[in-house]
Amino acid sequence: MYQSPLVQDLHDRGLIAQTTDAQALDALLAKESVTLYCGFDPTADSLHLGHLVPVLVLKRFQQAGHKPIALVGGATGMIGDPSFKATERKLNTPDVIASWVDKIRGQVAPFLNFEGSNAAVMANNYDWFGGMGALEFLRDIGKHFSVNTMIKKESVQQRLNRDDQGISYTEFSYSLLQGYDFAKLNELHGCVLQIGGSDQWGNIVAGTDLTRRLHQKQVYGLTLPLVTKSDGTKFGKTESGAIWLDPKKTSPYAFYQFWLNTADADVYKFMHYFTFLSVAEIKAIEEADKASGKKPEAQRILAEQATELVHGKAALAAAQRISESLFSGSLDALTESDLEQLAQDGMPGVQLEKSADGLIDALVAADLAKSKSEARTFIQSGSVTINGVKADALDKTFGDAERLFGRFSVIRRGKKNYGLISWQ
RNA sequence: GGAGGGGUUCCCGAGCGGUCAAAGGGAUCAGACUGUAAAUCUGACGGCUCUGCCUUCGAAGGUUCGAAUCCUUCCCCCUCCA
Repeated sequence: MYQSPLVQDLHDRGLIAQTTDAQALDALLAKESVTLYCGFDPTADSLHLGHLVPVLVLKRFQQAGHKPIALVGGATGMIGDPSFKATERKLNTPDVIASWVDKIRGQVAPFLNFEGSNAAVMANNYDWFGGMGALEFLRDIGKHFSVNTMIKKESVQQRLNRDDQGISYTEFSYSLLQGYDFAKLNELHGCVLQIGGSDQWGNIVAGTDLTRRLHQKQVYGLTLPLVTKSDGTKFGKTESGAIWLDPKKTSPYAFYQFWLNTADADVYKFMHYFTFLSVAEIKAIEEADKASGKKPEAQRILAEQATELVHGKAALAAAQRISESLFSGSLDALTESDLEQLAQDGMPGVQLEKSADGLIDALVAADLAKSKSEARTFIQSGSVTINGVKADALDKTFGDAERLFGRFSVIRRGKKNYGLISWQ
């Protein structure tokens, strides 16, 4: 039992991995509105599903009346966090990182409210590291860290122990930067809590220690569990790679489908992590599913909730429209304007010239096969259909019979990979 | 700087002059079964103008009829010593 309803809810959702001084933090959060932060390093041009849990937890804190700071790591992104990473990373150029910082700011912002008494704040640690000299860093920050302690951290152990990998001084210094971020945000904004994934524990503790040493202030850390799947495979990946939050990199349709395909063993856990449905509501859904003895409803609900959270109502509606058309098994029922709508809604597909009528090339063009060889394999294994009709001849071509309304062909590879061809 | 060890196809990891597009495992994909599940079974897993040809075993040269395998130089990583 916790004093703070927020902490209670986070606990019930399974969202708390570790905390520093749990009782004191609980009491503080119950007593007053606090300022907290979470950092996001620009390691790509978009956030992915793994980042969504902390983003949503920031939102949960804000809904509970606390003040969130989203820190984008313009400086730390230039160094590379070694925590639990098996290998040293290659450095990206400063201008690439700067452009990624902008994109990630834009992605985090919609989840937070920048108005009111607990308005969110956007920060960039390049603001304080960009102009810092090496001597200042070593004297004012480095002096507070013990290398003896740093090398004992589990997050760098595999880099220290493995006989074929090492760690550069650059990456080893990473936790000093993140530690200083916390101290700086405490100084600038009175920030007293840092949240992050459980892999961030070492960096967060570096921050609480440094803040105490520099400012004699007690601050707290809270980590969120790593999202894992029951079958042991990595969460948030599909054949085409990571699930991104950027709709240009992962369409709302693909995003919706990702959630729809969640395993039964994981779906209720994910609802706790990725939706704002209450613990009681989720429990009710789980019990109803168990009682029904039929296909569970949870996947659909999770997909709806998560897609709306990230992409909004309109994109959710589009994703559902596409999904229903494709998986209802009645392509014949689609009208010409339905098909136009699907193309507009972001159904994956390509435009092809009518003269390029070979099926093999079309599969490659529609990104349903990586190469012509792969396309042949798919066709020969009977996994390709055109408008719902199996196409198992290697020399199959598109004629007028395969063009709905003379303009569209829907090709499917495997059970659930679709492409819409618009003929020019 | 010195002495050793190592860089193999998405990952791990065998191969150490021809029978190697390269064992085995993992991941992935497809088929059957199903709920657009899970589990299981089967198959595929460098590319192409596909009974053959082309490209790949850190990079560039070389030896050889023939190299991932041998030699030279270079790049990178690890360990120990300084």
